[in-house]
Amino acid sequence: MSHSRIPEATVARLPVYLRALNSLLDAKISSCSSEELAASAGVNSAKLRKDLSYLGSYGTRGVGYDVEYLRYQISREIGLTQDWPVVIVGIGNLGHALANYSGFTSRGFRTVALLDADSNRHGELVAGLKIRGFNELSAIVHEHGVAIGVIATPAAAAQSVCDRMIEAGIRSVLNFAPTVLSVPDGVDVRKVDLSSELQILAYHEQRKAGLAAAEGTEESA
Amino acid sequence: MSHSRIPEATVARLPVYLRALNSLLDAKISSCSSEELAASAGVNSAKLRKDLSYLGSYGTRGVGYDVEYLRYQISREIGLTQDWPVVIVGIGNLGHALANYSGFTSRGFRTVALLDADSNRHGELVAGLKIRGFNELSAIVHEHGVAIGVIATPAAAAQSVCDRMIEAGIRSVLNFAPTVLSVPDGVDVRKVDLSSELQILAYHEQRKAGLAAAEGTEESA
DNA sequence: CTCAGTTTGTTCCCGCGTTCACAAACTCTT
DNA sequence: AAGAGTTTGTGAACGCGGGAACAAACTGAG
Ligand SMILES: NC(=O)c1ccc[n+]([C@@H]2O[C@H](COP(=O)([O-])OP(=O)(O)OC[C@H]3O[C@@H](n4cnc5c(N)ncnc54)[C@H](O)[C@@H]3O)[C@@H](O)[C@H]2O)c1
Ligand SMILES: NC(=O)c1ccc[n+]([C@@H]2O[C@H](COP(=O)([O-])OP(=O)(O)OC[C@H]3O[C@@H](n4cnc5c(N)ncnc54)[C@H](O)[C@@H]3O)[C@@H](O)[C@H]2O)c1
Repeated sequence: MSHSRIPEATVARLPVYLRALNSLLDAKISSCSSEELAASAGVNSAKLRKDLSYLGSYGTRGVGYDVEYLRYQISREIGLTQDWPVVIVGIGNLGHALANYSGFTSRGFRTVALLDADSNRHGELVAGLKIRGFNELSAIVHEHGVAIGVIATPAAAAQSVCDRMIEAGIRSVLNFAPTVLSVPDGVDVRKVDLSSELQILAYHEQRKAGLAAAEGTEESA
Repeated sequence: MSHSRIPEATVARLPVYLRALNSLLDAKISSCSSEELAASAGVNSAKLRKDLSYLGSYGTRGVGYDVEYLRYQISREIGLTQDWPVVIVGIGNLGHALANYSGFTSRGFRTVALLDADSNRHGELVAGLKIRGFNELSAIVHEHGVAIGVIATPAAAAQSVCDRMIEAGIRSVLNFAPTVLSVPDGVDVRKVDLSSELQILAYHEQRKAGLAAAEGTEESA
């Protein structure tokens, strides 16, 4: 049953489970039930059990899960037992924040280079790394075996930066620029889209307001 | 058919369509087919048409869509014809970047206040706004009618900040802290989770590497 | 050892979302 | 005006994901 293929929806939740397990470990809790872990991760317990069953049978019926052991298994499945060199391109407002983000390095990821096209920024020290020229990308990728690239440039530059990354050998891209990137097969792209998130919230907010108003008129009628 | 209820998956894509339409407008293109717009938004054209059909019949068969008109209709549906006051809490690395983010204000959202618990930061000017104390939250929310709050504090503080936001009247929260927030019914939360995104990429990257290795051994066998 | 209690792993069912495929509706040429 | 060519809007089929429910497997008490 295990190791065939994990559904995408499940993969997206594994990091959440991992965080929940880390919290439990911090609280010196060494064992937990699916119910407890699910509550901690904010999901249904049946869903949690089904998700975990894709990885294997790591629990004990009548008992629950060993926190440390489960944490290791999930880490291994995600690939966090090795560490992943990452390159960040576009060291502006957002790039600075990302470079300084400790949650980055603490969980299996290591920023190996910060690149920017603006030569005025070259040499500037951010989070212990010197900002370097974008043309060094290929060399850096090969030197460190970088597989993951982060794009934090303006939207206009994102596609071209992405193309160059793929050319250099990067196979996974995290994109913060508000553009749809087109990539060949075999390359994964995930986007973090702040404006979209806000717009989705606004849509629901407007609906809530509309409903409230409708109820108001109904009551007064 | 229109105006009943728009599926969540569709709502999440409307902002992408909106951006694609804006790009077309910038390029002085006043009309487009579902095929072109879909390509621009990176989705299947049938999906695009079905999504748009939830809003109404804004296209013309045999012709396509009027870019300006469609853009207005989507904007209206999302609620971007009004503008939304936003409060950002936690003006650290990320909060600074968000406050300086122009894409914020340019599309219907207006940052009205930056709040932080650290009194050493109070009064500091960021993107034309003074950082203020977190205890001013309630007053600011009432003064400006703020409905949307952004959390950029450390994870440990996020739930308590969220509770205070809801207490003050905020009904939609965008959370950047790596925690699961629990909120009462009627409140929407969306999270932006950088570590999760990276971990998802790492999972796929590991699988790709595993597959490549497996093929390699197969070939050599 | 047996039985009651607990909790996992899995099966089954349902609803949502995606995609295909096509009729309906429009334009343009002749 | 009619027919050829386009393109939208939608009905229907299909697959994936979520959740309830239950059997299997374990613990512990007597
Ligand atoms: N600031 C935010 O909070 C925020 C939030 C969400 C999304 N974004 C998006 O993230 C991206 C970056 O935002 P920002 O506020 O940091 O912008 P910024 O202008 O401060 O920084 C962009 C950086 O990219 C560099 N750059 C430009 N073209 C480049 C190229 N071809 N190759 C390499 N580097 C290049 C610039 O020199 C600059 O340093 C934008 O697309 C923005 O829409 C920003
Ligand atoms: N920096 C990044 O690129 C990045 C990326 C993704 C997620 N995050 C997350 O975003 C959050 C902020 O990250 P950061 O790098 O800006 O951290 P930071 O430490 O630089 O900033 C946090 C700010 O929150 C303030 N704060 C703390 N407790 C508060 C409270 N109770 N009320 C109001 N303000 C409070 C602090 O004074 C500080 O100014 C963290 O949860 C982090 O995990 C950061």
